[in-house]
Amino acid sequence: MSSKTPDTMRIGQLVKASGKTARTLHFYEEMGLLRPSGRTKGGFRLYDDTALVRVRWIERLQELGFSLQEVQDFLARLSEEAYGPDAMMRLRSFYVEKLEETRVAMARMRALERDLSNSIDYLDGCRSCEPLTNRGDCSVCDQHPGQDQVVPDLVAAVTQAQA
Amino acid sequence: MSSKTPDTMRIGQLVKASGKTARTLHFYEEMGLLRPSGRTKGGFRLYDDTALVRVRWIERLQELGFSLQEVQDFLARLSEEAYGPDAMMRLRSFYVEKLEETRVAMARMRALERDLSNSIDYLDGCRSCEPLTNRGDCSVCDQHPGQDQVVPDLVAAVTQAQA
DNA sequence: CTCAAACCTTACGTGCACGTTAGGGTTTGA
DNA sequence: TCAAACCCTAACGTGCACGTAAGGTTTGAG
Repeated sequence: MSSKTPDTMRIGQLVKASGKTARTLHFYEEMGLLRPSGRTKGGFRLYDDTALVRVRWIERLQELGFSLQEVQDFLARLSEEAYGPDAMMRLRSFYVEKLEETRVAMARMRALERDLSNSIDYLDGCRSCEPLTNRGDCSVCDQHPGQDQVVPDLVAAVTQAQA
Repeated sequence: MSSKTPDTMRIGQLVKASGKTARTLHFYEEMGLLRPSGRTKGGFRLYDDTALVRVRWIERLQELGFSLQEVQDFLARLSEEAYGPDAMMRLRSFYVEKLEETRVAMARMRALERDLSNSIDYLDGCRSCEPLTNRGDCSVCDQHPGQDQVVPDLVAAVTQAQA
């Protein structure tokens, strides 16, 4: 009563709409992640617009760090649930778990961002180094003029033991 | 004048210190990303403590989304630079670029976080669904009691066309 | 000196997420 | 009606980042 399903989209249309290749959509189907709503009598796959929603969902989950295997496992377990609310609660805990992971990942990214900023700031000090300084002299750039900065790890790691 | 290099760490120690496997360290060496500071007369690899810094740097870059190939390319180009300051500026622009990408990635993660939170909130409404409701009735959970919430995409995609 | 643990090189294997032919059949619109 | 565009299945190939196994050598504690 909510979904108007045109049901007359062949794979080429879904390719354009989703940005995935036909091979990828076939692959999702092989894994049980996506099912055409029908076939033409000649055997061409037919999709309705919920297929696009599903493909985008898969895309999101991949961005969240899921493997396709995990998505498959989740769908399999989900379809074992007899009752709607149970299934919804399973989905909920699935997402709660991923929310945690997402927050951890974001904290790590923030740390990386900070390290990058620090390293960039530090390297700005290298502008004032004498252009004639050779690699050996400036190898760690460790006497920045009048600065008592510590060499950031992201800088220190590069300035040693070149081939 | 800055580095005190014990130089007497064999690969097993580095394995423990870095959390990488010996195969991984060998692999990094094959790719030109890591070089032992020496060998025993018998052929065992010897590392100093800068090796650990290097390995951790590689780890960070991987977290930033680099492939090892990219790291290799960067190190190769870096070692072509004749003068220290040039090399440092190259490193700087390398990091500036990655900082941009990191910020984009974080924005995407924030969006994902929001979507997850929304979906979890929405699914909380399913708690109040009648336990007797079967999947068909509650399939999209689309008549939440008295709520005019839109079904989040992350929820909508799951509630259709199960096997 | 002995001997187990640690390490060496070489080389083939793995999991993931598709890509890429190959050799056809189907649809559609001019 | 017929060709261009579209689609099918089946199966082998790819890039990345290592894993794993084989068969031998080195090290260092007892």
